[in-house]
Amino acid sequence: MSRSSRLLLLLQNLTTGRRPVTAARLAAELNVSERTVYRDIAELASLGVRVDGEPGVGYLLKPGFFLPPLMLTEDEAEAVLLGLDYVDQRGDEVLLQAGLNARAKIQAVLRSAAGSRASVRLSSPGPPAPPAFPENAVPLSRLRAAIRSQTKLGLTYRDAQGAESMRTAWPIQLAFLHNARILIAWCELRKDFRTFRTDRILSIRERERYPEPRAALLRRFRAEHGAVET
Amino acid sequence: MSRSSRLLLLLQNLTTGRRPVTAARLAAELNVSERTVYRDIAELASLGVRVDGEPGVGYLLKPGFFLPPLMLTEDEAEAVLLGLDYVDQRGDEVLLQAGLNARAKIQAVLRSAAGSRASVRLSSPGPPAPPAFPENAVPLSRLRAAIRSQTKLGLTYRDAQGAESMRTAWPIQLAFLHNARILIAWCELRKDFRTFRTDRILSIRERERYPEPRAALLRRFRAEHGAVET
DNA sequence: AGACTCCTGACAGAAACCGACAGGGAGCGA
DNA sequence: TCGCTCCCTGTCGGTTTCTGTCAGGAGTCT
Repeated sequence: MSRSSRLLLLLQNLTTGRRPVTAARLAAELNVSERTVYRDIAELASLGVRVDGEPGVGYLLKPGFFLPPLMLTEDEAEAVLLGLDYVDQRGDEVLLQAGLNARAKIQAVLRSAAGSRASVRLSSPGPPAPPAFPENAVPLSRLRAAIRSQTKLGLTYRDAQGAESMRTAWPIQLAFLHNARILIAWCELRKDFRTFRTDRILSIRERERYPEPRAALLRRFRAEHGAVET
Repeated sequence: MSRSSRLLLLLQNLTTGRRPVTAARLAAELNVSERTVYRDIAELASLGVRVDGEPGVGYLLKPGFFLPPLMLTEDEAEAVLLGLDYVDQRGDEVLLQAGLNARAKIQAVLRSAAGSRASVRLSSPGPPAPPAFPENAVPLSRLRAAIRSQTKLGLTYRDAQGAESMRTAWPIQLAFLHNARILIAWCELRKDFRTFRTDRILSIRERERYPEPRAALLRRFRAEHGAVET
């Protein structure tokens, strides 16, 4: 028996039972030594399976590896799929790919769910506005990483009048408009929120982590500026 | 990267697309030689995955799934939630409510998976374009019902020049643009597809069911008119 | 016919797998 | 406190598997 098939069996063994299973029992089940079971459990964990091992008890699977059935009504499914259509029109490569994968996963669970029959799409997003977005000098993935890690950015920007400027800003979110992508950030100089079209960002430099939690900054931004100006 | 994780990735790659994938493409994706992809495919097959490989075409997964889909990744969750944000901006009452419910269900699943650490949103849809959509004389729900039941509509329409007209049309889909809602339909008179702004539809009258399946009409529409004109 | 593509076999170095053995530590009941 | 059950980790060495490369064969599409 190949290792992968054993891992699969192991996963299924853990998935089926809701009672903890001991490594010894699994070892007997799979015809391998106990040591190997430990190694296999570690391998599963490295694959993203959240398996909880307690001394004196055994192994128990925590939810979070598989996508649970997700009972969506017809309208709800339509809303989700329509939303993903919009993302297809406006998202960058990362979001596009993620949207594709998410769509596949959600449609899979919808199909499996009893009662919700796959129906032909009722709504569509309409025509995509621009065929292509302006090039970014700085890839969005780098901005995304900075947002995720709450990293201050020293950024060089060319504004609508063509004037270049440098400043330090705390990036908090990316906005995907129909014709542009915009970085929302707290500007240290102005002590206020500013928005930057990503295609006008000439270069960035990652600095240290900013202290205020991003969630708090976002709340403040939304409270002060209801909307994002282009 | 361990073999098992590669097999998992491979499986997801196959699950995602409905178009055949070549071994060469998979090899590039997984950073592995083509030969290894063949071996891995064979391994998956031996595990029970029903994968169909056709010379000159590529690999395609046969319907019926092997494993339930995996939990949404961070990016995928972001894509879905961002999509629902767009729906919030453009959808009608029905879609809005459905979007709200869908969001709640999906976030419940995500919370159970992420184990407390719900990450702050990385992207936003930008500002909503118009504060309100023009009134519809005919409620969208009635149009939706007609689309669902494939019911021919006798509709009175006032075009952009203000001229009123009557015609029989087969409604197939609603498009939710940033500034308008549009009914896509097959026009019996013109024997072609036509689009109607819902706010210019003065009245409708439900008639009998139209024969051609809506899915087929939609395919034809998408093939002929790549996009929806306003 | 020619371009693609799936598929198989063989080889050899590299990598991993696996059982055996030895311990450590957490929790629980007596 | 002791004993027990289990999870967990480390090491060793023989064995197996894995993987890229090379060399073909055969089916499908344009």
